[in-house]
Amino acid sequence: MEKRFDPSSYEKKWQERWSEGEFFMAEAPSSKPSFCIMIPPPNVTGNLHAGHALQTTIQDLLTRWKRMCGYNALWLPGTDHAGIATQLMVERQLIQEGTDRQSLGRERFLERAWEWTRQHSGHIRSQLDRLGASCDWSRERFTLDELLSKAVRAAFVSLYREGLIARGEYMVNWSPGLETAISDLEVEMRAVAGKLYHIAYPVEGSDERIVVATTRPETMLGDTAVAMHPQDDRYAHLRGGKAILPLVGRQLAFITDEAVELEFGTGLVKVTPAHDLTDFEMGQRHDLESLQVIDRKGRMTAEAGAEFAGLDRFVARERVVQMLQEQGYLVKVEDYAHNVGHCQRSGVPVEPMISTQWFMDVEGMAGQALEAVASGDLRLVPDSWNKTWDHWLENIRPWCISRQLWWGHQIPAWYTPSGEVFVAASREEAAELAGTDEITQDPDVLDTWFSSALWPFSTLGWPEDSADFRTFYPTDVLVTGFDIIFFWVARMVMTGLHFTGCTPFHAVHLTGLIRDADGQKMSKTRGNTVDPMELVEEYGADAVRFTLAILDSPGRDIPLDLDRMAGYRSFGNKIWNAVRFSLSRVGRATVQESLEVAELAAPERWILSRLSKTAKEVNEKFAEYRFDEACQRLYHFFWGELCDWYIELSKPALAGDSPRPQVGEVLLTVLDRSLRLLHPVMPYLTEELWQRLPGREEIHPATICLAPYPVAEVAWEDPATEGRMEVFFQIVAWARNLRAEIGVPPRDKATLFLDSADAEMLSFLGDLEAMAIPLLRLDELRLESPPTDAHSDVVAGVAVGLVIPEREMSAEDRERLVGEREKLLEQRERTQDLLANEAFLAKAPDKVVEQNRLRLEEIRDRLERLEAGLAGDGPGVS
RNA sequence: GGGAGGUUAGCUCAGUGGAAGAGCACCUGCCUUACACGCAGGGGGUCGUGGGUUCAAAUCCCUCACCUCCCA
Repeated sequence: MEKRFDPSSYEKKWQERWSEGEFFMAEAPSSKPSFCIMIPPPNVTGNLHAGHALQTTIQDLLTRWKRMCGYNALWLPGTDHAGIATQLMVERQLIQEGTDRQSLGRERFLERAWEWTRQHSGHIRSQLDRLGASCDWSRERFTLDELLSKAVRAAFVSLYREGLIARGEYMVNWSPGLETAISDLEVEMRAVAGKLYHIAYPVEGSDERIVVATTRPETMLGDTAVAMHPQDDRYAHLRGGKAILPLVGRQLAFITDEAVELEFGTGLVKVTPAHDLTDFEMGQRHDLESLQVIDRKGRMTAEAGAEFAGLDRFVARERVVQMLQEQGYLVKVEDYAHNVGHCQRSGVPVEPMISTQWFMDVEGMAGQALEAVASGDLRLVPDSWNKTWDHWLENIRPWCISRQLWWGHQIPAWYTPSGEVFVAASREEAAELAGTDEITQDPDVLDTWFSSALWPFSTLGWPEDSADFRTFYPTDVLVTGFDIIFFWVARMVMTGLHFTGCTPFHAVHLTGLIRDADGQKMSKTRGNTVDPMELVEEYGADAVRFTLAILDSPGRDIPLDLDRMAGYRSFGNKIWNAVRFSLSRVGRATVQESLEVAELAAPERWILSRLSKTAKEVNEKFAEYRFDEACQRLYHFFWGELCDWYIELSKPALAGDSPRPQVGEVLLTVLDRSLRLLHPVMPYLTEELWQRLPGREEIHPATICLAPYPVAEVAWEDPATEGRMEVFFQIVAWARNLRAEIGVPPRDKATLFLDSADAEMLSFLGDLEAMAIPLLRLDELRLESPPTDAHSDVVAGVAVGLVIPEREMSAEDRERLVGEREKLLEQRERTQDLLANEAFLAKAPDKVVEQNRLRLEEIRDRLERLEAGLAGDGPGVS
């Protein structure tokens, strides 16, 4: 076996073999229970980032675990067409070529977009493959596939016919950057250091001037009223009168409306129904005229007046302010920090605008989604998200689902020349409904998230009653970042409940955000992003996966620490060498399916007992989505118990110095199960090493991917042996510590004395003689009371003594012992006080009282030895 | 303004009522033929502040401070 541990020497090999085989293909139908995860589809033309690597790791871990547990496991991969993102990329390409989408035309633009998509479509797969993702690629899906498009049309038509989707003229969030409407979720509030302009409006037929305050003076050009709160007595005299709009001269009625805040500015506000949501609603209540003064590109319209028409809205603002100033209407300007909605994608301030769009009424579905979490049908992990979930769904508003884009699912609505609308799954059907062939399809496309919302079932063939749908739906768990809990998760739950009558998954594991080592958010602008493929290159996929999994503690962001990743690569090296060593020493031994523990010596019984408990715990932790704790346990078991203790203890037996029954068999069997336990997290390394274990082909499938996942072996659990071995380990630690503290050169041999009133314990320790001697570099082990010239102490009830020839107690030794005595005295006092406390004796559980009694006893024993050592001339006590 | 989370060893984080843990970093000694991506040993924390409940609090309750994020 190669001495060098080098992940690159085997990771690609297994990646290729796995993809040749059909290990990851799920069956439908199947006699086995199903387990299904739908990948959150990455953007088809995108790149995997660190967050994807985390989610991929978790999803693959779960899928591999369940597959090994005997489930018909499906992890369905796929990509999203990502309407805006992809369209922007193609448009950028066109601009470089000196053209644009308008001059290309819709059809040719879409051809280009498909070409672009095809060019990139293999990229995501190759990255997932490299991470070891065990997806079923025979079921790969793309949101614009015909299969999914059919589902999108079916869902749209159904919702339309139920009256839950409708077209209407409302105020929407308009992105002048993208020139499309966007949903509330795509608006990002940003703190802006703006100004508050106080503007005087003359009152008609009076010398009085009222003052209104606004952060957006350019919208005054579209004002059609002035509003006050109905209980505001300050302006009662103005009711029924009119104000005159400066610069324009239009008459503005005074209206009263509850929406006006008494405390804001003077209490009088300008009303611009076409460019502010509150004003729009007031406009509807009071039947106000609505004047659109800003267009789709964010420029002033002709309605704004000849002086402003065509100006950018921010240029117009300066101009309006300047003119107000010149004409004496500007009362004052204050600095004003406020939040302004920005288009998440383009970064441009959103322009509230009245426009005709398709809206989906989600209130009823939101109620069902609320109920699903409240009743426990759907579990959010961690459940600290429940409140956020409730709050959002309780305040949900209609979802604007139409986008003025070309790349996406074109809305399945057709119009007759007279403007009548027919919604149908196909043009033919629409024509039939319309009774004419002269129909044109709505040019808009659906919000990308509309098709994503159907992902868990559209990918399985819904609305057809397919074998896949019957086998895998509802799916089991969704693994995704909390940042898309509303964009995606809530909407999948809503549509799932609506169309399929159940939540599309039973649990949602929400991962934290990957941050850099300093805890900073990763972003392209900061330049601190990490390319997971580079990490894989440097550390190996297994180390990347192990690091991400062990750092994934619930509800917390993950600072990606590369030192730590290097540490887990070392763990791979450790595993490699443990197997290499074992294979070179076990002779003809083979992996066993089961072992009869009664015939085994203590170290074998101990490691098998520990293995059983580890298997039990790892299964439990996986089931609880505590991947961090599961990995912690695996790491500690393999390194801290198997390597540090068991392999060391088995060396004398393997060398034939002190044979024990079935040492090789036990070692190989423990390795077999350990590798299987580790496989979901470290698939490559475990497969590579597992293949080399002699005898495993007799009892297992050809790949570790399909081998059974280890569970607890109750017959192997042996608490008594574990307890005694623990005493032995403590004694070894005591002796090692002593040797190191007093600086005994490693070559110097010593004699260990052990004595105990517990005869069984003593004989147990005596049986470990052959192991204690090399571990502690002893001349001999003697089961008798330590002589006076020994360094002695009491460890776990056993009197221990170490005699190191030709050494006298130095000043440092004495000093150390005095320090030790101080500590013991302090502890004795504390424990004595506690045991003298009647309330404690009365109320604390017996177990705790007993624990403290034993503690006190041991402290006294140790003090006694220590005092004796300090008093005598010998090496003393430690 | 509303909500969520955080504050534990130099760093990044586990730990939810009974004497403070991990990885990395650090110090000391070791190339003990599986592994220097290693072995052994060690130092290091009044568990943010103030109060309360309890025989017993990092852990439960309240106050305050600071940090992060989400929503309006």
